[in-house]
Amino acid sequence: MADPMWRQIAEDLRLKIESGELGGGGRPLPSELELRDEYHASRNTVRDAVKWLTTRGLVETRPGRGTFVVTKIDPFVTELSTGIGAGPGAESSAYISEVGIRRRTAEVSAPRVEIHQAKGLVWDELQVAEGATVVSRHQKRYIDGTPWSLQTTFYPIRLVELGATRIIQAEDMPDGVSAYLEETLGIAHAGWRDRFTVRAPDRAETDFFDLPDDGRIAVFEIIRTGYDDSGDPFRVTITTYPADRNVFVMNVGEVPAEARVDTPGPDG
Amino acid sequence: MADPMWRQIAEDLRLKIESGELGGGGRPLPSELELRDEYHASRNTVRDAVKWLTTRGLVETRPGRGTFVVTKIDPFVTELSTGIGAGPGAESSAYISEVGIRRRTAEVSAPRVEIHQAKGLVWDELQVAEGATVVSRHQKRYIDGTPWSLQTTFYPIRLVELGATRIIQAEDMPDGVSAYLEETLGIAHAGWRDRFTVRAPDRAETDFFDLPDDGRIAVFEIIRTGYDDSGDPFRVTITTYPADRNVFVMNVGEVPAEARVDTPGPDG
DNA sequence: CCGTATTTGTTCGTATGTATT
DNA sequence: CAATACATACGAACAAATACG
Repeated sequence: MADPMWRQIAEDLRLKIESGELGGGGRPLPSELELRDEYHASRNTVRDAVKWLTTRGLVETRPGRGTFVVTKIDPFVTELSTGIGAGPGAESSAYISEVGIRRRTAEVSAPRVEIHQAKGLVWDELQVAEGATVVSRHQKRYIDGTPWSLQTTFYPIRLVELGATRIIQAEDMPDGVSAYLEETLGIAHAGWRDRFTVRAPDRAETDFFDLPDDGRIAVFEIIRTGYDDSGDPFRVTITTYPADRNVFVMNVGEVPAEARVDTPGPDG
Repeated sequence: MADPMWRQIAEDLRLKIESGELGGGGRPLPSELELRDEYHASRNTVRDAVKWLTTRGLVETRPGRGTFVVTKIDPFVTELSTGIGAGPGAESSAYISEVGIRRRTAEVSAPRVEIHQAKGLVWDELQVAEGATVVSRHQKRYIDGTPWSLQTTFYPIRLVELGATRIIQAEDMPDGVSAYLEETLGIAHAGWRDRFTVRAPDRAETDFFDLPDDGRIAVFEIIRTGYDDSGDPFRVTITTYPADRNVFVMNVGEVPAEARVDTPGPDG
């Protein structure tokens, strides 16, 4: 059986968009009423077609304005370290070096510090008793003023009891909490495990990153568990990035310097 | 202003689904006509609500059957190596060890070998002349019989001319092409760069992974560029995985063995 | 195998609200 | 304020897929 009419219209629009026949130069697509006449369909049918293009991320509609082709933005390139030498990531100043594209300015909000009872993933990763007290430090991170990532780190309260009292203060620690823990308690950050997933954004992420309500743009989630030299976990960091504007780069072994954080060209 | 009615219905359904009140035990949600009566709305409005849940991946609808809650499948866990010692990944036999969850069987299709003219990304990465000849080896990879990933590797034709003639044969190379290149031409795989992105699936991926047509499930794309000990690139591998059923793990430094490829518990 | 009831999919028409120009 | 464009909501009819007796 042939595709439904809305699908055929969507396909036709897609081709005309990709060829530049429609929507070029920031001009809107024809209005729904114009498309209705052009395709001899009802307005609801052309709306179904446009809706499909919207879900695919090709266009976006604005009330009172029209339907516009989405121009893909230049992605943020983040380099993931693959060795202890590079450091597991400081809280603010050092993470800037993770951002590959220079000429961009990174900012970090003051941390929001909270006390929780460990459960679920955090409990599982930190290997504390269920319901044990943990400290979380939550930060919003920006590049060039646009929301870039949300980050929350969980520490067992034990670290505070042992004397690392600054982690329950709502002040940014530019050199990183890990460096502070090593200075104060002698905890060496011997290794970490990163876990990468992609999932639909929750409400907080949708709001912060200004993602569409329909959840079509996923978030990239990196869960980093840090271990000391006894093999015991002492922190869990969960960082989320909008998947539509982030690229991650990992270099292993000898990689020529000039290629390390290059931006990809068009697909081939 | 209050949320539109379809949004409120969707939210109510979401809560009832997550509490288990609806859709438990493989039972379908109430039919559209039942929901229409329950919420005193039109059928189209409840369809809008269900459509939103569908886009969020919470439910799926089947013609003639009903609307069913989507049960999230156990993800495939792939460990990414962070050192040359672990090896950059062989073509078939060795990659099985990448898959963290044991008791799963991995299969690989015979490679489809093609000759192309380099352009776009491949040209950019391999640093050959534009339009230069490259060889591609494309494989479909399965775990437990379900489609797991699509992989294409590009090599400059120069390698074949130098004597590595087996890479243009459509036979699987269980020990990996890299090992073969080292044996045959003495090319040492000194390092590589991985680039991670998330994007909407193309038609081939939608078909192979059996993803929904609306593009709501993204694919995870890893572009690996391999360099020899002179710092020259000699291969580009593009691997895509469906984002809804894959997790990637990277261990850096000293990480306790028992935690290396663990599956995450429920979120907290 | 056939026919019927059920359920979702498609398409149309219409009216009204809201945002922008 | 008026015109334009998209958003929401309702009602209706038929098609297609599925389940069941």
